Amino acid sequence: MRTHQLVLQWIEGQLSSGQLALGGRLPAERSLAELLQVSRTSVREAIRVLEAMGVLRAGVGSGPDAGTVVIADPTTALGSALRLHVATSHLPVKDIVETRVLLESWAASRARPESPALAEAARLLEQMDSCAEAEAFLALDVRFHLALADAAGNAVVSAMMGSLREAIQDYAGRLTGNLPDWNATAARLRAEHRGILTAITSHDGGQAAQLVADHIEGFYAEAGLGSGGGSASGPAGRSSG
Amino acid sequence: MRTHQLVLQWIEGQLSSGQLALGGRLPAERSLAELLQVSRTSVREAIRVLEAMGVLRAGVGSGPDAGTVVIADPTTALGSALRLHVATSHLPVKDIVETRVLLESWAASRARPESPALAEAARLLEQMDSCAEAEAFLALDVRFHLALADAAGNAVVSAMMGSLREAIQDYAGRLTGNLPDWNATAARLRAEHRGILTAITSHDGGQAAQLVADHIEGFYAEAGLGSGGGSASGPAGRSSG
DNA sequence: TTAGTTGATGTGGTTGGACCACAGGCCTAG
DNA sequence: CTAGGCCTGTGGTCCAACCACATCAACTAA
Repeated sequence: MRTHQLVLQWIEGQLSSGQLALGGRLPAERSLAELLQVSRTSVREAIRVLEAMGVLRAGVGSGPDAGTVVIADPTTALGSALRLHVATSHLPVKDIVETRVLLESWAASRARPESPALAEAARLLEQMDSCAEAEAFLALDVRFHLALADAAGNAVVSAMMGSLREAIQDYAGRLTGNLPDWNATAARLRAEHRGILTAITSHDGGQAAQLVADHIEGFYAEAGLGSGGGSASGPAGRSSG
Repeated sequence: MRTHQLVLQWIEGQLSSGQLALGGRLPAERSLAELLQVSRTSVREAIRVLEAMGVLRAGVGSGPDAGTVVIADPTTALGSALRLHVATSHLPVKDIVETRVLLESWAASRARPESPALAEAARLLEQMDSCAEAEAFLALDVRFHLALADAAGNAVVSAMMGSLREAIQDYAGRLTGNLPDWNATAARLRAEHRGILTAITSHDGGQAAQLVADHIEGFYAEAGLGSGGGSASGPAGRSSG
């Protein structure tokens, strides 16, 4: 057992047992090193790992913002991991997109019309109406889709959606350059977004799922990916009637 | 920009540009430190992070197995991250199970009968027939479900399935103790597994998805989780007809 | 000649100490 | 009462050294 893993186990134990909760502060690195009878280096390596996983946040200085505190940001962890494995060509972009369609269409079919996240999505939609630049539009588009995922009320799906999006963000950005007519595309995306929201508020989950699948795959098809043929939503799509 | 992040960027760049591929060896820590003009400590912190993400593997000694080499194990990264966030109570077990049902039923609906992974699943099924102990049975069960996910041919879904499984492995193991009659449960699980395989080889993806959803939710319901009401497979289940 | 031993070499693993930058709180001089 | 500087504690970085380990080459003894 390597030393830093001992520290990892200790911290995970503190989290599991509830002695260290969200927002709580870890002992100072030097204190923790002495407490666990290891070097500060090993403590720092463990903290680095947990920081990369979105469990801790280290802040210098004094005061309430300083020290190493517990946070909860599963998206960054999953996103970084996915991005790196995409870099090693172990995870094809095609599979990323396919999985995104699967998760997001499920989320759309499950989204509760009364969810605050859905209201947020509607708000974002209005902002997109008065947004001409592609870059700002796409930024709002990301937030819209994340809000849509949140509306399903499943934290794991939300986190995975966010991480998938992050993993291929650069890729999607480059694809935008392939579009022949951005204004036309933007208009179509706007209409499709409205259709999705309408289906959800009409309690037609199947229709919403189908629209989401078409929406995502249509974008990538137009921009030139070629998502691999066939609807990734699979049975979810067929159920919409 | 913190120093170890510089090292992270450099390594990620090497991966993206293909100068560092799967199985390739990173320069020695001391050499890399000198190359990037940083301390060995910072290099090590970066390596630790990538190691936790399943991108690198560090080995002491000399020879082909030694040094820091590039691997591709997205499952550990996602699994560790999910497990930790479950520990902080930020990701409910209910959502984990729900997401697993979603992914696995989709995988079942997409599994290709001629896939090698499916043959592996069938092989595991035979082994489970001659397996009395609960622990060994569950170990085979895990591998069976992972093989099922692999048969869909989506690396991202496979990785996520594995990580979800890892994140709640301890939890599921504890649940097993709640079962009133293990032998009866094992017999039922065996029958359900066979039904799933049959549906896939019969090219009835919808049926396979439905059976998988029932299989997983049935287990957790019997063991006492209470998966939160309703089929998580949502539209996927309804499509089986 | 061959088999076994032994040392050199290079790898990651770990440690202690030192110094820096930063941010808040305290104390003193005005 | 205020403004400035000092004190303290935090993480951030670096260095030098040592250890454990695994391989390989040279050497030695049969």
